[in-house]
Amino acid sequence: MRIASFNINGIKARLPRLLEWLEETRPAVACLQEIKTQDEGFPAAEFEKLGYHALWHGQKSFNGVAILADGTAPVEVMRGLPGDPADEQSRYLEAEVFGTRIACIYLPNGNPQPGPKFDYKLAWMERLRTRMRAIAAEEVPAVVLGDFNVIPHDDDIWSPPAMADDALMQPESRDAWFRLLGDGWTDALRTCNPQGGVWTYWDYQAGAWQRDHGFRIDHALLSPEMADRLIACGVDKDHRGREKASDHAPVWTEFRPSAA
DNA sequence: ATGACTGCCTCTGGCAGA
Repeated sequence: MRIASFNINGIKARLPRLLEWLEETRPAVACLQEIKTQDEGFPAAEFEKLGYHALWHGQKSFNGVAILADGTAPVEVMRGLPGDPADEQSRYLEAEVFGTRIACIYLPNGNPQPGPKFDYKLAWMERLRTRMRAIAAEEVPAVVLGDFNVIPHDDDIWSPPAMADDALMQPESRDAWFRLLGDGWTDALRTCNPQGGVWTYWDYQAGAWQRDHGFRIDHALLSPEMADRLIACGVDKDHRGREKASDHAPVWTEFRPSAA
């Protein structure tokens, strides 16, 4: 069973590329971030044509997340991250799919730092930790995946000094990330590539793609049972090099069936 | 180097992204 994540940077602009990716890689579950559309504009019919059923949590212009499932309807568990009633940004969607709890997240960028956007990021990460601890307490097989906007290690970026002052790799951002791991979640891509050097994002600017100036910010965190069932994972890097590509590449994880 | 590119909604320029 393949579970994938793709920050598509605008579902309207990216639809042909997105449909192409689904057809080529056919994930059982696909989590999307930055759909950048209101709920009414979500092209559900296009996914139905390919056999995918969807849940989505949109917002005008910015943010927005969705969960697609191959041949079955994801059952909604939660829409929006708890812990701040004033937070109206669409960054969290949780569902039950194929006997697995799936949380699709678009974690705040946090730039510039320091400042209110960075404070929002750190507060969001603590709220996420609270929610993930609740999921863990349910002891269900679970995958929390999406754009975390955190570069966890120095070998997760082509040049640490290039982004030293960026919110994505501040000690506070990394500390919050490692607190999640400390609660028993496994960084799937790190497990598959412990040596680092794997990127999921390349900026549109300054020839970053051509120079391979990338970094890793799209992640999949696995509950203990899902970590045991992990077979392989990777990045669909070639999709970043296509016409009208997103600035992120899709990431994917592959699991053996449950023993139960 | 106050840069670079892209998407969105549109006060077609300003904001956001990372």
